[in-house]
Amino acid sequence: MARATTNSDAFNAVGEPRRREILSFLALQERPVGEIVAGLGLPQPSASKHLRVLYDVGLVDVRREGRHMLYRTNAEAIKPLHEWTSTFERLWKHQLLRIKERAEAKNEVKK
Amino acid sequence: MARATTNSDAFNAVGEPRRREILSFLALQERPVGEIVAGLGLPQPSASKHLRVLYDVGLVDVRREGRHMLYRTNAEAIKPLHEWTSTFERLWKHQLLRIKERAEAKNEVKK
DNA sequence: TTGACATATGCTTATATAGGAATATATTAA
DNA sequence: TTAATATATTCCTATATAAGCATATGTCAA
Repeated sequence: MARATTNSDAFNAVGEPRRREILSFLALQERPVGEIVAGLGLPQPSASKHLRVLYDVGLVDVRREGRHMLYRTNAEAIKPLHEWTSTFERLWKHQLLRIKERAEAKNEVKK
Repeated sequence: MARATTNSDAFNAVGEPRRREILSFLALQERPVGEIVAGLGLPQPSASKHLRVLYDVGLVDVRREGRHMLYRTNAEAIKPLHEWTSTFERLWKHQLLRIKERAEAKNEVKK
């Protein structure tokens, strides 16, 4: 079988590169589908489908304005992903530190 | 077609819940496959396959010790995901701030 | 070498997708 | 109401997977 469906798991939804682009594109401003299509250069049906997935997992909000649907990234929904990756932050800092220390140790020898 | 393959895109690889569990499990210590199997309660072949995907994208390192393969999370490979989510951090803080402000405004009225 | 233990791979199956093309739905303007 | 614009949905297809089971590979001990 497969993993949790894209429209039930934010991690999975974000696994699609196009959707990450959309989220970045909609981060600062709400925008109608047409602008997303033009801005990211993807077919309109494709945009609508990705937006649907993002909406289902709560990664974007929508409101209608006339015949336009204005989408916008819901940053709060990204927070859990950020928190999960943060649990590893201490570790990569340690790793980088050790690499740096080794590099400096080498320099000492050279001197 | 489908998105970028799981063993070429860390975002996609992490879209699988079991793999996230494995990464957390291997964050602090390297461990042999057997412990992962026992610790997370998944079939051995399944563990090996997930580890393979994680290894392909660089999310884990391995070294052999006798007949054991010792896997360990490579935290640095998670850094890009963390950085991507960080670009939204300012936004959700603003959102939360506004929510808080509205809540406080209401309280003022009540007083 | 043989057997036991640890892990990886191969094969099959069911399912989730993503893309493409066509079409449906909704909303506004004439 | 009708035409035009904006977006969503449906149908079809190719493909990536993940799971389950069986089996291969590798390593150590006797």
